[in-house]
Amino acid sequence: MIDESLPVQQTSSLLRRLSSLHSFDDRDVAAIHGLVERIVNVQAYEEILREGSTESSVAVVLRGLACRFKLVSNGKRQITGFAVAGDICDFGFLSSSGVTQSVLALSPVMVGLISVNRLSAVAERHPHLMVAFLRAAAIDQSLSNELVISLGSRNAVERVGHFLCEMHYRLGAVGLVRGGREFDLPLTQAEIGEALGLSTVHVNRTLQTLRQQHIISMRNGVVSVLDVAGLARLSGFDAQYLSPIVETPGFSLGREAG
Amino acid sequence: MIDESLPVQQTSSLLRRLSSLHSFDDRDVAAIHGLVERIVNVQAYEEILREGSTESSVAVVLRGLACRFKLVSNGKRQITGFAVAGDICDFGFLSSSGVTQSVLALSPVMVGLISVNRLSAVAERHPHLMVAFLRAAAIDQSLSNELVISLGSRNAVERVGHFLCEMHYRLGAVGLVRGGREFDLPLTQAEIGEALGLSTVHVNRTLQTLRQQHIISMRNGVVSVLDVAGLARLSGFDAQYLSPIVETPGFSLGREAG
DNA sequence: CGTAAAGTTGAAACGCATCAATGTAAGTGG
DNA sequence: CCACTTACATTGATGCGTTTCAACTTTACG
Repeated sequence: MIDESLPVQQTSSLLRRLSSLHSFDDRDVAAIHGLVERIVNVQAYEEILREGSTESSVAVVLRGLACRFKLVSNGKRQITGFAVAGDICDFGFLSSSGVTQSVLALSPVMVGLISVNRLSAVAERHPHLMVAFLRAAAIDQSLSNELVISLGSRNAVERVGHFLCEMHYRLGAVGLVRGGREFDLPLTQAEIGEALGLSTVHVNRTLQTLRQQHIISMRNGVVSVLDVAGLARLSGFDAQYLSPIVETPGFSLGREAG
Repeated sequence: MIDESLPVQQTSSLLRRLSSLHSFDDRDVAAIHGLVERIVNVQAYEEILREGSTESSVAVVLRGLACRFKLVSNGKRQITGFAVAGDICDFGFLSSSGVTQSVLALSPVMVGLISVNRLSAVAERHPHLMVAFLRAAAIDQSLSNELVISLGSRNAVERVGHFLCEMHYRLGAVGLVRGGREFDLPLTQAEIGEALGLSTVHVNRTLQTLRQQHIISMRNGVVSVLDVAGLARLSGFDAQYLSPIVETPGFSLGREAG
């Protein structure tokens, strides 16, 4: 890792993401701008967090793509999730437990570091922010569940299609989709396979199928979804799990509710 | 659902579970005892929570076995996790979002209901309790991740073996394993298949394999793990993801840290 | 240009799904 | 108490989706 100068306005993706989870007043927004204390630029294939480490900072992806993974005893590596701009790498800090998975940069990644102490202090004075973080954690859980569904109940075409829909949606939420269809996805087919439980060869063939049907195009790490509705239909994608659901007469952590 | 008389000392599994996540003083314990306001007995195959509902109560399994699941567009049903005695059915309440999955009783289940308002009030005065709940949520996340790993990277024998190891461990943690090896698991082979992404027939053959090797026995919903170490080895089971890891200089939500 | 990394293709094998039948045990009603 | 029913477990045959292996092609890049 290479240390950088202090935060510029590079934390906008964090603000954008949190804003999609809760509405904030000006003081909240100011607090969010001050959250990131340090920015670190990580090269592709460098580790951002290592399993078991007891970090005292929360890592946020500000730019680039990262993944969580775990090495399995049979020698394979399973990718359990991705973090795009605006995403927290690991929510372990919420329960003051250590990091349970390693996080790897898949492209050059700009990481924002927030000290845990600082964050708890700020969250104390800004309950809205706390709610937004908890919602982000809840969505993280939903992402895992949806991956379980893919791996357990969907075939290769559905898995790949669903994955692309999800990325399309998530990147769109932070303004990284051009013209409503095109976005960068710096992943090799092997890496897609490690996430979706498919061999590299089969990912390749599956992508070809989707291309032949003019549903997507994908070259050089650039995906273009030619038929958004078609892709969603064919993969059973329903974005609901990605957005905070209806407000409930809610649970509150400080002085007020969501 | 059939409403029951007020809580007896049937909430002990909840206390037992939370105690494994954080140490409590007497006042905390008293608070935990007063947490469950209502007990409801649910028959096997009745729904405990329905997807999309905006419950104002948190549901805890006090006795029996339940599962979370989602219906997939291709007609299948994917079980995404199980809740045993002491487990919270759904952590959606933490982010004041609705319930994102349905929860189904797989055996007669005694459900404890805690009103969300009550819980936030109690958590406010008992930060230890809050930490324990957040840790339970973190373990819930770990369970999902481990299921992703099973579905993505393990073959049938490993999946079933790993699943049995996990249940053995989780039930052991709340005192439901007899003689260190035997426990009730009121699941059909079809249901195991729905959780592990295998057909019923293949679950059957996989269990036979494990029986032939004298690693387990399983009849009438009673599992006996004859070779605990062997089962863990063969399935790559490592209990770490089930227990709160090292304390970190932690994140605090109220006045003090973990 | 030359080399390495990623993508593509074909052939063969395998794990697991599917279908369909049979077995077994535990109710249920006459 | 026995015939009937229902739910679940078991078994065999067959086929598909996916993996594996190995070669080959293309692209990126110094």
